[in-house]
Amino acid sequence: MSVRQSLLAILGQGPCYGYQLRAEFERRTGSMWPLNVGQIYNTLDRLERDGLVSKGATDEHGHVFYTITDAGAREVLAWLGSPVERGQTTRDELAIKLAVAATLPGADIAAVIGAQRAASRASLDALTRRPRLIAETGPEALARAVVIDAMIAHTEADLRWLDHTERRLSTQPPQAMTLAPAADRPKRGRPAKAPAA
Amino acid sequence: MSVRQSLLAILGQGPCYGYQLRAEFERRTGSMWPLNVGQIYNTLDRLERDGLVSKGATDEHGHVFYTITDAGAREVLAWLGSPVERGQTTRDELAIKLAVAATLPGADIAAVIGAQRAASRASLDALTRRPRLIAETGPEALARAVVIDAMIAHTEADLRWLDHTERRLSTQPPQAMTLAPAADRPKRGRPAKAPAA
DNA sequence: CGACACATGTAACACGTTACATGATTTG
DNA sequence: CAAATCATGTAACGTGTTACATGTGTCG
Repeated sequence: MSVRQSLLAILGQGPCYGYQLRAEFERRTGSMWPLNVGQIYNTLDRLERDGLVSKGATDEHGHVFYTITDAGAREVLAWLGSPVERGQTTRDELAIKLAVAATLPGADIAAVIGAQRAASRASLDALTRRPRLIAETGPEALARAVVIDAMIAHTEADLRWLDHTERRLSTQPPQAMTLAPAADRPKRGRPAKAPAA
Repeated sequence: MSVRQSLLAILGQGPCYGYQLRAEFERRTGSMWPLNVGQIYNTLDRLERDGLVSKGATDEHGHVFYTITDAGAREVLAWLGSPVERGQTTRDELAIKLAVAATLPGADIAAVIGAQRAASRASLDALTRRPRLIAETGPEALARAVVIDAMIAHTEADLRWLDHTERRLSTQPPQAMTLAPAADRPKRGRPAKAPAA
């Protein structure tokens, strides 16, 4: 939802046309995530469908301006006022992968962790090296710094978690899970309540 | 892609039917992310369409078993061998939100950060408190511990980043970005190259 | 019997992403 | 003129997610 909400928030500052929105989005996020232009028009259509923006008249230059509606402005306020929920809702791709891989008898968990660590370290290196190369000042540099900090923080978290998990898996037995035997699930209907121990 | 790949990897251990796959997935991920049953059949259809699994015969109990194909097994190996790429490709919802919010003149950035910090702290609390309450042993407990560790690590990373960003924003002026003035973009065609300084 | 869980499946939708078509305009 | 860029839009697809329909078998 971040693209959708971001575009809506930008429109909260005043009417914009498609190409302009892309430029504004990239400027404000430090140009770290390029945004395909097509997605802008796509998203604008959906925002209009939901009554959050309205398609305005065409400029003398042919620019099609969109304007935020009252409902849209309310939506922006709600977005800014409510936190991003992570964890319960959002699935962590890496955590799922490692958790599943750890249960596969055929898989070499150490190799998986090793490959991931190498990749994460490389990312971290690139992240910490890049910012100093370019002379940065001004508002766009600030946005980029904030975003890069987030990437660094999460990559470091990944690395720490990889180490921790590797230790944990070597301490506790890998306990490769096999498929539950067919004898345990022959029924189709309501299962028998487990007998008291 | 994590659900799709996980189901495929589980099928790599032997033929399974839909409901069983859900149980296996939840068992292996510590039951942290409930998986709607409908999505299983959905995903199985797509995997079959892509030639990674094949729909087998029906059981005596009416269970429809799916079997991984050679191409599917190769896919699993490729998945396990290649790292999860974060950063360049994946958009960070929270980072985008804060970066954009920081450029909105009307928004109270301190309030946004404050609300997020409170929510993240609450998540962290719930995460660190929960595991000790339940007596945990066995293979499923290990999976859950690994996943919870990942959540903790990322939540801590978020909190550190929030602090860091708050400091950075109070040091450097917020520099609220206004929309680029219309005078700067009247042309439709190829823009004039910026004159040398 | 009624409630509940097991089990399969369908249909729709959400957001994100990309490829493509089309045209205007300016630079070299 | 040709290439590049600005600009709008369409169409398709990907995964994930949910709601719903349908039926079976078991437990109380």
